[in-house]
Amino acid sequence: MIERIHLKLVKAVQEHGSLTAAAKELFVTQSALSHTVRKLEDNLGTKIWLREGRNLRLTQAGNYLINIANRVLPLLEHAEDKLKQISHGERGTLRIGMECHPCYQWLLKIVSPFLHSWPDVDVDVKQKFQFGGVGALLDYEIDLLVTPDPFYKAGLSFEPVFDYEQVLVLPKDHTLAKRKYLQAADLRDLTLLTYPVATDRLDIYTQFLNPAGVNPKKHKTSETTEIMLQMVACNRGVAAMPRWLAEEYSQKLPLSVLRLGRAGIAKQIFLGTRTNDGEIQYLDAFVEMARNYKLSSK
Amino acid sequence: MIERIHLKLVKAVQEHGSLTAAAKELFVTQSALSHTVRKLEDNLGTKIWLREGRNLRLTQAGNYLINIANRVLPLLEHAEDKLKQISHGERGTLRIGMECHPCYQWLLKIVSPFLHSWPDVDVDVKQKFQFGGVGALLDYEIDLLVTPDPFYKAGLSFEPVFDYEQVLVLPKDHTLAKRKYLQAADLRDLTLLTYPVATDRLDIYTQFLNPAGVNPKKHKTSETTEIMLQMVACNRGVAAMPRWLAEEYSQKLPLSVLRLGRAGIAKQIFLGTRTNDGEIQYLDAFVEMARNYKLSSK
DNA sequence: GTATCAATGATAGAGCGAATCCATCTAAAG
DNA sequence: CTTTAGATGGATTCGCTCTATCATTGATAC
Repeated sequence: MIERIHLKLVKAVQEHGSLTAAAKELFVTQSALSHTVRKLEDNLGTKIWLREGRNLRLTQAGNYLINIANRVLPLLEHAEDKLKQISHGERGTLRIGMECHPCYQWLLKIVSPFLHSWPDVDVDVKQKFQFGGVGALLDYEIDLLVTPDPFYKAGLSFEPVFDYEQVLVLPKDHTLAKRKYLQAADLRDLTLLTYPVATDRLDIYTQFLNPAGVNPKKHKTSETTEIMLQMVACNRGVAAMPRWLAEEYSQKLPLSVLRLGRAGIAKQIFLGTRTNDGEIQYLDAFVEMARNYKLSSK
Repeated sequence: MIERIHLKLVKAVQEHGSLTAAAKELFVTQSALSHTVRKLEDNLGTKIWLREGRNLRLTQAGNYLINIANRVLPLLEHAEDKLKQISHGERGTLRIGMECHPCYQWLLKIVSPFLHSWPDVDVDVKQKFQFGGVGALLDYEIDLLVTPDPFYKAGLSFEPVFDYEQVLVLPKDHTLAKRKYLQAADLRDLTLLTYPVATDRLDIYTQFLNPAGVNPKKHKTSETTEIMLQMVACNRGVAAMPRWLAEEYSQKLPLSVLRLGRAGIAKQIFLGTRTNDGEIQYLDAFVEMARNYKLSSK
């Protein structure tokens, strides 16, 4: 009943003093406004203006309408601005899913410059998914998946953005620390520290221990890399993680880093997106920044 | 661009889950909504929903629209409610102008029950007018004028609502207090206390002193009745006011009340309104209540 | 005063465009 | 295979806006 045009009309008359002037402002004829006013007044059952000669004087109802106009119109105009930004991919929330515990450190290095380049885009990071990272991506819970395990599927695209080697971290003075590389059997007498995820998602099991049919003496878990490595430094066990991460910490803690197997375990981080999100500029930009970071860090 | 119907549409789809259900809610066909959605999405340049089979999933833009809808729609609906009340004369602000200082006491006795009967009507009392009370009425500064001096003019109507006698108040033990009535000459040796208005608007001058060519010994003013009568009680002067008001105070203060002249000064309070405000129910109601109060107090 | 002119709002009628409807199609889910 | 939901095309109708004109008012000059 009260439409946007009515609010604009009331406001324009208020600002320009007459129907005729308001008509010019709104790019219609005075006649159109006159008709519109009459219809609105009929609908509301009350005059909006008192006609006094060539003057219009606001009634109480008119005054009330002005108030509404001043509250509603800016809201709508602002909304249109924002929606335009969203449509141009300049604004929104980039929801990132993480399926790779240690990648968090790496992610932070991309997120921070990204937030600077895209001040109108928020970043949200999620780590728990009921139906896995790919499910979350397909269900639009997230817009970007950071994972070491690409799962090619129609509608999704994965791109490797970071190569790294999965290594074992042990205390600096450990007897094994002088070796060139480790063999699976070496872990038989060690306590293994990992992030708290199923063993079939831990590369050290799937690519190293399981093939050799070896189990560590003990398996403990820790949520955080920091604590995990503190424990390693204190001789409470060994941990597997990306080399770049291990080497970062080994500057602060007494740690040694060893290759897993003669050839080492090569890994990649992939970024997964929905293919039909192609027009979201900030998403492309994020992937691009991740790609470039890989290059610059080599 | 974003119209009310769009907000209602988005909200209805949100609440009912599908375009078809929303169409039923909005009393249009599914086809109409489908067309509307397409046009809106084209205009905004962004999808509002992602079509997934027969499901609609809100996009970020859609989510934003829902927020806007939840803020704007209630505002508009509430506004329509209020405007309907205003159009029925059930809501508004009754702006009362006072041209008669002592009438304030009388007015309060009407206003208080009025506010109870009309909980959605506010009352505003003004006492200063650049172009007089009648001017304020004509200029829509006020809706009701309380005055002892009706000024009949096209577009205005005045109705007497209260008869009273203007009397003189003196200290209880004053030598003149035993008289039946006063003559103008009696005031020659007295200090006269009045409200701070021009003497040609004071009945004691226009109807009593001036005709006899008499002036009081001294003339002082006071804004408030209370203070004025305290001064009278303390022998600092005498004051003219309505008999009913004087008698109310003479129960608390040692005061005498005397007629002015043998016949006394008869006065009336009038309520002035604009004739074309006839359809404002609460205005009529107020005048009616004032009329009844006169009767009940006799 | 009064005659005239400019400016504003109201109104009638015509025309056109947009919103809606109906019918039908396509796709997905059970 | 049926049911259900959304998309689409074309016809129709409704209503908005326009043009043209009138009425009223306020200003100005005589």
